[in-house]
Amino acid sequence: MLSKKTKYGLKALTYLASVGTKEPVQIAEIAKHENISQKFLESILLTLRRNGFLGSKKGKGGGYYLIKEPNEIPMTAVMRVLEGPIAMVPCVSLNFYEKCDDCPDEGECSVHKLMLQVRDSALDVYRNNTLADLIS
Amino acid sequence: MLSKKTKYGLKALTYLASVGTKEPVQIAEIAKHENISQKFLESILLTLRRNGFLGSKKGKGGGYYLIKEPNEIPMTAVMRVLEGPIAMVPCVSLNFYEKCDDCPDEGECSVHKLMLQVRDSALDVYRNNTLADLIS
DNA sequence: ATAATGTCTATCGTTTTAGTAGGAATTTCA
DNA sequence: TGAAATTCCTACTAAAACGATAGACATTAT
Repeated sequence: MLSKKTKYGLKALTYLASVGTKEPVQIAEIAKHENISQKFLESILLTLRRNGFLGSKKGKGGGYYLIKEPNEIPMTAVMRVLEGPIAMVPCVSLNFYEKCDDCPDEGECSVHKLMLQVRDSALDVYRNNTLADLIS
Repeated sequence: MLSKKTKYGLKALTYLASVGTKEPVQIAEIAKHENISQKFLESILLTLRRNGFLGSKKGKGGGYYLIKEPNEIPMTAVMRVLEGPIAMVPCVSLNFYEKCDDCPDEGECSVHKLMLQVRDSALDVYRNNTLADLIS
């Protein structure tokens, strides 16, 4: 399941992209427009800013804005920051690899075999979508 | 992330398929071979039996066995029973559809748009793999 | 100065996960 | 017929993750 964090983060990014301008948009406006708890959204936008997707401005007239063009923001990057690994099992993760405790040999593991295919197919989708593609 | 339940269930099914025979295999043997907590595996095999994947026999010489041929067991079915919906969001699920609380219009939702593609790509993988394909 | 904003840390209730415990029921076989 | 081996079933639990919420602080525009 996709976490609410990721879901809300994607919606917020899409909203910012659809607004189009480089003017800061306030958290409250985003939260209201997307029916999201404002406080929760706050923390999500914060991590998006810390990870280089958003810029922010404090004080009156402040808010968040996209730092790059929507078509320069691939979903792979967004998903990894918000949701974590794209792979469903650490042993097939490109960016978060970990060996399984059980499983003496990955080459013989049926789960590994299957999840490798799933990862690649998901990766394919995320690599072929930027934020720009999500705007309807 | 794939749950341990699904992971262990897949491994157990694969083991049963690789053994090949229709003779019952004991939980203890599967657990030992796959490095799985026996008690936990018990409950997993139970749900696999209740969902028509396995047969069982009690008492001495008892155990679990595959009811169908491995190439007649598609991964879609296994995943849905063990892991639940294949979709990452209920609003794009074929078998477990639910409308989102937020989100007035699915057609306009960026998350919906993206997750639909992810679901289809995953579905593609699961539909093209049966238990027989997982045996190395 | 003051009001409007984002920043940060801490906390909290609920749900899910990954088991564990213990016994009942069934079957085999000596 | 009885003992041993096995699955079946229910209930419980500890830990982690999730989805927030609260409140004080920092910065900026006017």
